[in-house]
Amino acid sequence: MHKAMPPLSALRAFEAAARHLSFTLAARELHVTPGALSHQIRGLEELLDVKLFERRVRAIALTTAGKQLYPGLQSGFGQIREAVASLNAVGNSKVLVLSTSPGLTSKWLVPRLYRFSNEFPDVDVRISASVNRANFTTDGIDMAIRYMTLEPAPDRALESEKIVEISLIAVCSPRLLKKHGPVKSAQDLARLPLIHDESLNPHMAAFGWREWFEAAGVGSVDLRRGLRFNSADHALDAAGEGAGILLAFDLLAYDDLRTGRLVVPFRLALPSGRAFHLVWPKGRKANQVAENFRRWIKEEIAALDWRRIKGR
Amino acid sequence: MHKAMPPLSALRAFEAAARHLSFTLAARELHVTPGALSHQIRGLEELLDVKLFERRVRAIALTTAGKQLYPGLQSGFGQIREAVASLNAVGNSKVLVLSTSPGLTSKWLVPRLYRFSNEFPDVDVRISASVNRANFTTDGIDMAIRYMTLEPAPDRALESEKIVEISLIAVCSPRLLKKHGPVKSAQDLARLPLIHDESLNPHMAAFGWREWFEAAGVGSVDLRRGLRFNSADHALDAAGEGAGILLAFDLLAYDDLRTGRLVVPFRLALPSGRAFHLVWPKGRKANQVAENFRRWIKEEIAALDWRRIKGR
DNA sequence: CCGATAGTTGAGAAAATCTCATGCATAAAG
DNA sequence: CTTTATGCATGAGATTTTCTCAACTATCGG
Repeated sequence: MHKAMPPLSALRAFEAAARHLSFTLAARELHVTPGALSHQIRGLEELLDVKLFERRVRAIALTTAGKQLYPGLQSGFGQIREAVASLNAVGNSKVLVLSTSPGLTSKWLVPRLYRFSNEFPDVDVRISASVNRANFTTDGIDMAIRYMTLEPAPDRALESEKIVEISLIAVCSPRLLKKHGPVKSAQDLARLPLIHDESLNPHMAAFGWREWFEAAGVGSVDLRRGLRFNSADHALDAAGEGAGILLAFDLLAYDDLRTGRLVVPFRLALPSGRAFHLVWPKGRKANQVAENFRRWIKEEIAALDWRRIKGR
Repeated sequence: MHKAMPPLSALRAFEAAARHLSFTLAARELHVTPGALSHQIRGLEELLDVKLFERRVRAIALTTAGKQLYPGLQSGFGQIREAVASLNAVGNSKVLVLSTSPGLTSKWLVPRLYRFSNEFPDVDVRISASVNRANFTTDGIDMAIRYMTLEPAPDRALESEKIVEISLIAVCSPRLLKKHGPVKSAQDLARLPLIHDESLNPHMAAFGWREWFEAAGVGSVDLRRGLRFNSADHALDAAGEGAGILLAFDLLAYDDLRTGRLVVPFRLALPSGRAFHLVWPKGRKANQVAENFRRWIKEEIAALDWRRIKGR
């Protein structure tokens, strides 16, 4: 007699672990602890009487049996997820769930979404603002805006399209300049209070004030001083209150620069080598709502007038 | 935000109920009570915020949403089951699981299986003898031998092949005839003790002694008398012990007739209008073991020599 | 050498699932 | 027409499954 079907939760645990080749990442995806996932996998192996993973230190690899089991499960669970997602999509009329960073959300996207809603009043756009990278498999996300290299390596599961390259510019409140006198050189900036936005470059060899001053030809600037924030919108708000000079993403400062709440004390835009990309899953059924959003956001980016801000 | 993925067990409950269009049958397949299944479905509907079934009295029908959700789940769960089954098949080397009735098993199949094992020594044939119709989806069955009409309606999920038509014949021990004198007519039989095998025709408008006597031109036979059994092998054993004349499936009586343990007192073979069919799931990967079994059982059927038994 | 990381494991807690019993509304049988 | 049978619904409590937590092991990286 064939063995009984194993528990579906164990099969799902296996599928996620096989896809990530990591118990830790799979556990995170399934919102359980690695201990729970480890138990599930071991239980599945006992039930099927076969090893599914080779355990190395701090890594796992699929065994032959695991490689044989995985594709059918991946496809099977994928179909189940698609079935549920497409029901939800229909059930919710037109909903677009977009994942992006809090800074981009509050400083650039939200002030513009009313134009998208005016053009598409029946579409419900829902922003999932998070510092963590959204997971398309489990988080119910339709699209994401991600800050990545100019030409990111192709992802087998995702399509992406660059929408705007990012440069770093120094911005401050005009009141700060009034108080401290005009800035004639980058060296002048080095003497003013600095604001550091540490959210710009999490977990990566990062651009910051050091690189900006070097590009401006100013050496030996003491960068230990100054306010530090770990969210871009708070940093920009502090700069707008006159707390100091902030090195910011040009896109995120755009609206404040347009309104005059912020100004560019020294015109040097340092290309970050990265851009915001719109990202969505491959194979996701063609979706008019998502198409409309893509077109709309590209139009919004194209409509930005940088000349009055950066002289270009 | 999209809703969270519902519990897999609830989705499986829905898929089974949608496939059967019955909570009761789905519950039986999943080895739970109908109450459990009802709870699962209702919970799923609340979570998805959509009705999946129209409840009628003693029947259910899929709603539009249910029809939309079902195909992806059916395919998804089907792939998961296939993935597990094919892993088990590999893991178990060559195993063939066959479901059939206890009578056919003990009176005809088991006495012959040694020839199959001799020809295919590495194949492990496992008989699941049950009076209930096996379920290919959940019972781990590779093939079944079922007693069905000569030309059964096509089943969308199953392939079938008729292997032997069945006739009803009267059989008894030669010792019975020695005790009661020779039988010259069917009328003579009507006076002898009868044995009824009530397993021949469960839940169906059935052939039995009444039809047999009518075909023999004998009316008004008192059929209330005689021993009654609800399993064919027990009935055949009782006949072999001289307990009476049994109306039996010719195939099931074959071996006892060949050995002389049973004889045919009056040669009238009444076609039952039904046959044993070999049945297996559509889409199941081509399986050499199953192919071998099909060929083998057809050869065994073809090799039966009915002339010495029925004069044909 | 020390801290970080990934997987393991057992015990107990929490959550999910199930059984059971009762009820309702027909459909079928007598 | 009445009675019985059947399928689904439901709440409460029991049972099972899944999970968390804490401690452990064995590397890897700084």
